[in-house]
Amino acid sequence: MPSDQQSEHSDQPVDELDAKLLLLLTDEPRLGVLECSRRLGVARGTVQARLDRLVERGVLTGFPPAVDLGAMGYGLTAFATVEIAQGRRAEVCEGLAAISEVCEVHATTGQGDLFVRMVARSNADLQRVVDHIVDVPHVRRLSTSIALSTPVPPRVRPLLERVKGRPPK
Amino acid sequence: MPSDQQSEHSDQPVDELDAKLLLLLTDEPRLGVLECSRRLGVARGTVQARLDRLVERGVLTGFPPAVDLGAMGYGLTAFATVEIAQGRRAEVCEGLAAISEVCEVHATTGQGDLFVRMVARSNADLQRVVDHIVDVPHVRRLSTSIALSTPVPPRVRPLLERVKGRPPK
DNA sequence: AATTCACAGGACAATTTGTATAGTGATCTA
DNA sequence: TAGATCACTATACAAATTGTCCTGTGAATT
Repeated sequence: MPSDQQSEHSDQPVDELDAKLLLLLTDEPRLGVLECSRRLGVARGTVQARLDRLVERGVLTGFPPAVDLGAMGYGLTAFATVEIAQGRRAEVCEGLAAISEVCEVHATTGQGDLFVRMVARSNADLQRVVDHIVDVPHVRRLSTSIALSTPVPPRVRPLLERVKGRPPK
Repeated sequence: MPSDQQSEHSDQPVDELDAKLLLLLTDEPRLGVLECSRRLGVARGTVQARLDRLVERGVLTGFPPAVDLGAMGYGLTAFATVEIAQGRRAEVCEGLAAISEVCEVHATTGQGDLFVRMVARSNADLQRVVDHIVDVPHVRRLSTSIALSTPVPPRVRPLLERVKGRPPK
């Protein structure tokens, strides 16, 4: 028997209405609860309840402002694979986190390596950032590659759209 | 009374007040214009104008709902480096975009390769997704690694915070 | 010196939100 | 099978917020 669960059966974390709501908000995030209810053809209370539950379940974590770093002057995005000294991940991550231009770090399988996404204002600036990373203690090797384009920008949409296809009985 | 005085160089896409506003919204994205103006100690019209200008300049692109894929059942995140046949990038990207689990694709320097971020429900599911990718025409080689943890989740904060420090050098 | 800008501060109507309450059908439970 | 729940519709109302428009004041630009 699995661990704790309030209603382990039927309930998938997100049903079709939830998905529709999330898709609607994806397209027009500033919509209010009332407007959402109108668009979805349900009562306002329902939308309110759904939203609350999505937040409760941790599915919807918020509505952070999407800032275009390019428009802010950081026109370059680069990825780096970082090889580090065994057992020093925490320290290295701390060092990386201290670098403003480091926008994301993942620990990945492979050889206990880290994967880093960073931005820079120019090639020269990227050089500086890379040097900064290399200077982080316990960083052994750094392999950088620059993003030339982003054919598929970060998205969740398809996953949400697929929920629609679920047996709405 | 202390008024603003550093707007002479309209070159900077984001000034300190803009950054503060974005940071505030980063922390509490559902705040309304009025509440923002109170927190920042400026007039409501100012906040409204700033927000409009940020959108105009393309810095603020919206407030998309942040969906936690983990909470939705996609507990696995993986990255893949994809080697493709010369000159087939567009086709391959199209094929990748058609896979729901593919959440992001970048074309990178290196060897005209692609970098892919994807999610899956389980290891078995990941296998399926990977197979799917390999099946995309013109995909030559695929090197996958799983994200074990995310020491630094996607962030913009440090870059915004730095704006506060006035024209650096 | 004149003009333009960004911002503070205020005013007003229309809309939205926060919160309740009642009614209905479907599902779960003892 | 008779309750008890649960999710949703439909309403209601006060309080708060939004969309606009205006005035006045410094500071920067011309």
